[in-house]
Amino acid sequence: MNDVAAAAGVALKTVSRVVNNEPGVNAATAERVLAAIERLGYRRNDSARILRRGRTASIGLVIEDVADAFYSSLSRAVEDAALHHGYLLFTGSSREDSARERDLVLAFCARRVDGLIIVPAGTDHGYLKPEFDAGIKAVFADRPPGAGCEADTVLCDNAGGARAGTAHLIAHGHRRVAFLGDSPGIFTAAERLRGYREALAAAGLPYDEGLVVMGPPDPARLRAHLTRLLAASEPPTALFTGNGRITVETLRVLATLTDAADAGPTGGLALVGFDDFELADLLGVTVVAQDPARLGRTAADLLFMRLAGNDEPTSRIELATRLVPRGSGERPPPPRGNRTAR
Amino acid sequence: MNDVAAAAGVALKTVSRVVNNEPGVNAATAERVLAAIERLGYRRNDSARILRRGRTASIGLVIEDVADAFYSSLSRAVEDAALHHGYLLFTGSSREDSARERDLVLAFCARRVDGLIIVPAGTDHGYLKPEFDAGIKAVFADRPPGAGCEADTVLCDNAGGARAGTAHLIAHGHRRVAFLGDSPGIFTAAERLRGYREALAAAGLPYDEGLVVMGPPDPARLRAHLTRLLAASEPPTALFTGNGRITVETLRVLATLTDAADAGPTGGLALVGFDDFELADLLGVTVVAQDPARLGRTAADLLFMRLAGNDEPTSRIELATRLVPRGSGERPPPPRGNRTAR
DNA sequence: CATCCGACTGACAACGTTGTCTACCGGGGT
DNA sequence: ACCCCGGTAGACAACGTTGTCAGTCGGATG
Repeated sequence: MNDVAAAAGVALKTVSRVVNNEPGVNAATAERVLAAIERLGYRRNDSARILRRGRTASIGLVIEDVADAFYSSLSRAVEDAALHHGYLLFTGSSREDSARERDLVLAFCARRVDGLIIVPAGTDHGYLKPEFDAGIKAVFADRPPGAGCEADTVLCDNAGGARAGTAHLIAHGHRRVAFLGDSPGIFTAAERLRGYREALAAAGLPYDEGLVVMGPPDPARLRAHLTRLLAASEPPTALFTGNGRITVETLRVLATLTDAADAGPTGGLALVGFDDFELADLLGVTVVAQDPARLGRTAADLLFMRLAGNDEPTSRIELATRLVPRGSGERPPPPRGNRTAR
Repeated sequence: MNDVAAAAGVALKTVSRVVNNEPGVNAATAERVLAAIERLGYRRNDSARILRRGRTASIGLVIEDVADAFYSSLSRAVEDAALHHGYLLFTGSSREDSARERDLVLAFCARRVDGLIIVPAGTDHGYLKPEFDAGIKAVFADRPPGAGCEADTVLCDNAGGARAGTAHLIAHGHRRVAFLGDSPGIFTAAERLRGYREALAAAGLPYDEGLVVMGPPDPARLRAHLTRLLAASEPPTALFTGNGRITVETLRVLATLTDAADAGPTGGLALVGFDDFELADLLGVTVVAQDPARLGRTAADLLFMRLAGNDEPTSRIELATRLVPRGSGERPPPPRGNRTAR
């Protein structure tokens, strides 16, 4: 900027005014300055600008994994909102690691982002205290913050969705419905399990721990568990899968586990999955759909409201889910006599 | 930092030394400083640090759309590399809009990122000249930069992959293979079309413009084109689809267009798609697979080499593709007599 | 002619760091 | 007694902006 000023024969401040389109600069002078800028290939240094102004016009987004369809669609929605407000976006994946979540958040804060959208991996957010004191705004998405951390939160109705999905299977005659969920330490997984249990209870069915599998969606693990489940003396006639990854991996396992002659990709078993996924329509898989884009949009809206100065008490929004019947969830159990024939 | 210095009764510089783990600070003094930092909830301001030091330890990534599986997996690979080198990552989606690409890149540059990885939407990268002069390093991924812009580039062997995929169909007896590609202005789309033509030529088959459809993967558009193609007097017996989105949409259209009784999700037509996609295995769709993660990793490696000071002449890397047969591409054409029976 | 006004321009400090250079202090070698 | 040295600490400038305030100048006003 100094060089530009020298080249144009004006003061530093005048260049600043031109660069920022501030009024009060003679058209001819501005012209000269612009020419100098062009000639020298000058670009404003936003680091200095940020330092001086105190606002960065950027926000940070911490998710679990960009490569996952759910989060990438959430990201896209946040990015759209950021673009719309003229903000730049930092992104980072926590890999379900709370230390990494913290490191990312603190790195973003050190860059003085104005706000954060966090899909928390950990359950302790005490480390955010100094940041909040410093005026940083944060919105939690998909999962709530740890105890003692007051912040806006946007969730899906996980329990409600799982309840509806399980009830759907029960309504189609199933009495032994297995639940395949992610690690119970994950908020959404625990909530969905809760919904599943509520649906069983509401139907007067017993909760059978033998029908419940919780853990990361590792193909080998899932295969072992499914094999065991289906070989049991009283195998489940229906599956409720707790997230998109698990649903997909389950479909894969079922495809190799059951005879190709079996009808449909679920090999005769009824199945409802939490999370919609690409091509579920073609495969005829009934799902409880969340709307990740809406989740991201809502979180971003909330954040930009805060950034605009709104300081109402924090809110906790729960977005509804939607049951999408596509065939796999409407399949009745096999006739009684066949029950153990597998 | 000033406050911390005052609170600890030391000079500014001493706090700086403690914060940066510089040697030459008495353990007791450091202790006092750390206590003050803790007490005041102090966090270093990276904007100021960046301004002073000149290096930002951050890179910018411009892709086409984070929500697309191909790019989100590329993103993830870049993010991993950035993490590994201790860099932060700015991300932005260009939406296939060259103006937006430029704005994003320039915004990142204004933030003084050290390097850029760009999936270009436009074909003119003259705007990068001043940035290059200022020392910013850039690597182009998936598509090359516009003419006159010298920079490292990592591509897939688009033409080779399309040639192999088309040849595969021809080898299985098809003589009328339709090509459904993205807009011809997109480098990868054009290259794939070229590969398709080369395969036809190599097999001595004529190039029939009536069998080629180029344009954005809009469901309605695709449906119209497919309907037209299949209703022709000499309809294609096989399809080559030019990217993941198009493959998926084509499958959808075929599912509704053909009788459910028809074998397989492609309704009797043979199909090979460019790009692998989730569940292609279950659907039995033969694809020419790219490896987006490897693309991202390679681009990042190249960039970090440059950032480390390597200034060899720029390189252009082409990654091989891999044909993955899964059934849809190995289906022979219907017997001659049936040709127009559809 | 003195005065004032508005349009334009510039000088200067400040944002929060870090690099450089200098200062102090106590101990060991000459 | 002198010097030097390593270990420690601080003063100060600089990074590139922008906000504040003060200045200049030509013309309109009283």
